Formats: sequence, C-alpha cells, structure tokens
Amino acid sequence: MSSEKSQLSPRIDKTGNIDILTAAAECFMEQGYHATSIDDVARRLGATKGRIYHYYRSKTELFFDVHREGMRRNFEAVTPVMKGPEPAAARLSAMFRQHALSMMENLALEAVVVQGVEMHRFGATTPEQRRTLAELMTVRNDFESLFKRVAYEGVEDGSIRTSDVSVAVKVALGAINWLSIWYRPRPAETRDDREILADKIVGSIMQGLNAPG
Amino acid sequence: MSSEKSQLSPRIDKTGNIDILTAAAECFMEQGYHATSIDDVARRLGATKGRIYHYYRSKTELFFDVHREGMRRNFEAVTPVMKGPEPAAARLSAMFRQHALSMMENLALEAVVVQGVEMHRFGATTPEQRRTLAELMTVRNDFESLFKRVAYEGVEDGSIRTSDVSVAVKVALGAINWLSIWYRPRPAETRDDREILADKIVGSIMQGLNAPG
DNA sequence: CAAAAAACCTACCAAGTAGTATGTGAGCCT
DNA sequence: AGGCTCACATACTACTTGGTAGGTTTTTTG
Repeated sequence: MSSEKSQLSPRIDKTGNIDILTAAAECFMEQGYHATSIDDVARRLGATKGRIYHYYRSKTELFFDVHREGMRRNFEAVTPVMKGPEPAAARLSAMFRQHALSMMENLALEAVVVQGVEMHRFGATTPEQRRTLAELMTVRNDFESLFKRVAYEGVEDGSIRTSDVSVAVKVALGAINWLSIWYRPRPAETRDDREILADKIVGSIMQGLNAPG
Repeated sequence: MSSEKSQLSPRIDKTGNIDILTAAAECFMEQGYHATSIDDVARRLGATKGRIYHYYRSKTELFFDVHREGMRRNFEAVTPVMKGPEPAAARLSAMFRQHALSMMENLALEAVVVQGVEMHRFGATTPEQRRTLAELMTVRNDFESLFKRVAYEGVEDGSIRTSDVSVAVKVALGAINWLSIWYRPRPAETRDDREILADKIVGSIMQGLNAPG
C-alpha cells in the first residue's frame, strides 16, 4: 500500500523531514554509512525507527537523499556567482570561495557527499538503486563541469593559465573538499572567520606557492 | 597462551602477510571498512578467516596495519627528497611529486589511509585500540609536519609565498590525497603517464591558476 | 464531531558477521 | 621415528542490524 511516495523527487517537503536528513548526515559523518545503524539516527532524533521508515523506504534511500541535499546546496552556493562581466579567473575564484564556505557551513551533509558514492558502486543491488546511483554520479559530474567550463573561458580570455584544465579543476576541488576531513568549527566561530579561511584557500589555489620571480 | 604477538610493531615480516594487507586494502577501498567482512578479505585471498585471524587478532588491528603500511610508504617516498641544497620551493615540489606518485602506485593502501581514522575516532572501544589510534594520528601529523617544515623554510629563503603555511599545506595535500577518489589506473598505463600526471598536479599547486600579470 | 489519513511507536524476525574453539596436515628438529 | 610448532581450515556461537507487521496517537478533512 501507499507505494509511490519516493521516486527521484526530493522528499524534503513540509515536515521535519530535514531533521531526519541532518541527523543522518551527522551520524554518517561521525561513523560512516555502514557503521551507522538506523537506530543510531533515530536515537539522535529522539525517536524510533518507525519515524524514519515512514519517510524512507530503506537506509540506502536515506543516504541518497542526504547526498542529494548536499549537492543541491553546492549548486545553490556556486551557480549565482559563475556568470557575469568579470574575467573568468575572478568568477572561478568566487565559485571556489562559495564552495569552500558551503563545505564549512554544511559540514555534515558535505562530508557525506565526499564519503561518497564510491562505496556504493559495488553494493547497490536493486535496479532502482543503480539508477539512483547513476543519477547522483551525473550530478557530481555536472557540478565539476561548472568549474571546468569557467576555467576554459579563463584559458581563452587569458586570465587563467594551466597545462590541463581538467586536472587543475580536480586539484582545486580536491583541496576544497578536503575541508571535510580537517575542518571542524571552533566553538565561537563567526562567519568572518570562515570567510578568512575561505579566502586563504582560494588564494593558495589561484596564486600557488611559488614566489613570483 | 601465545598472548603478545601483536603490539605496536609492524607485522609485515617474512611470510605472505603482505598479501593479507593488500587484499584487505583492496576490499576496504572498494567497499569501505565496515562493509567489508573478514570473509570478503579471505575470499579475495583464496583462503578462509583462519588465515587472517592467525596473524591479526581483530578486524580493527588489520585495518590499523593497513593504515600503518600506507603511511610507511608515504614516508618512504617523501623523505629522500626533502633535504638538499636546492631552494625549499624546489624540494617541496619534489615532495609533492613523490607523494602523488606514491598515491597512484599504492592506490588501495592510500585509499584506506584517506578513508582514514576519523571513522574510528568514535568506535574505538578498547584502551589498546585507542592508543593505537592515537599513534596513527600522530604519524599523520608528523607526515604533514614534514611539508610544513619545508614550506616554512621556503618562506624564509624567499622561494615560497603564502599567507598561511598551515592552510597552504593542507590545500596542497588535500589536492594530492584527492587522487584516491578520482584516479584509477588505465589498463596500459606506464610509469611515464603517472609522472606526467604528477607533474601537472604539482604544477597546479605551485603555480596556481591565475595567469601572471 | 466523526472518519479517515498521516505520523509515529513496539515487538519481532531473518540474515549476516566478528570472533572462537577445535581440528589437521606439513615441515623441522633431535 | 616421534614429537612439536607453524600455518592454516572448519564448524560453531553470540550478537547486531535492516526491514516489517501491526497497533496507537495526532492531525486533517468533510
């Protein structure tokens, strides 16, 4: 009965559904997907399994939705600054900056995104799960392509110089995604602190370490 | 009975112990630590649990040893090039290059290292496991410090410019470690191919993306 | 306000897994 | 040759965990 409530559409509508997502994200970040039991997530919610299975048909779907929400926020952060009259290098910098800030401010969600789909490549059994998986991989690639496109523009308008755009973008995104490993917000941290950190990171990416000479 | 065969000493002596480590590393890379059963590792070895438990007292210890071996190879790759008469920037470049090559050539081991200790920070129950964990974290920090030290030298001798050495090093190492996510060797890949990729990565890190001007 | 639907909770099961206890064959030492 | 140890294999247990079936409470709707 009930049947089609899931499908590919995000299920973050109305209710406290987002609470489930964040609770799951925190558990997944701290212990990893497999080490996290549904009861763990429920306990963090102050509820029981029943609540979770009311909204998600399986643990896998829950993971997928966390991943989706994380990617959604990534796009939300980056797309507004990718177009404009500035040289491509400036826009790319802004995109990196936004992405870094998004990583810090949605740490749990993004940690799950980073932890990633790789682990599920082998375990996904049902055809629907495989389709969902393919969908998520596509979204990931699309996100990376956003950066690649602007980087190419930069090569053409002369504001960016690199021997290989694809590698350079992977290097930059790796540097930023690595935040999910080492960054943890300090107790009394402000938005300013995060912006300073983001600027340092973007500075490193754009200027490199070699002293000009 | 038997008792102290483990302890902190590496257990990669004589026999085919290294086979167990690499089989475990491959499983952990593909499925993650928790999703990998001891039977999975044994199956990949063409053996049974008995063989593994003959050398390792627990799954956790097996993981620890994989991690240790991965870090050992990292040090092995990097330390030979960190000292010398060249300016610090050149030496740092060489270290990055070596680390990138090590990532590619020990992919499974290094993927486990990256997957990391974070996940175990919470789950480690026994006192001995906690001590081992602390040890591994120390080793990680020491590795990062290697780069920081040379980077500081570079700031002093003027060959390196950055607003924050610590952040810059984390950015660079993140970029390289990210290889474990996206890099997969192509069928007929040669050592030259890997060196070309490593050089591109190091180039991106040292020169940045901004065109000089 | 009654009835239906949504939003949960409780109790349970089947499957999988870390770890153990015991067995066994091959080599080695004396 | 006989004993001993190493290097595994086999068979089992105790426990965890994803998922389900059915009940109960709260909210919405007619």
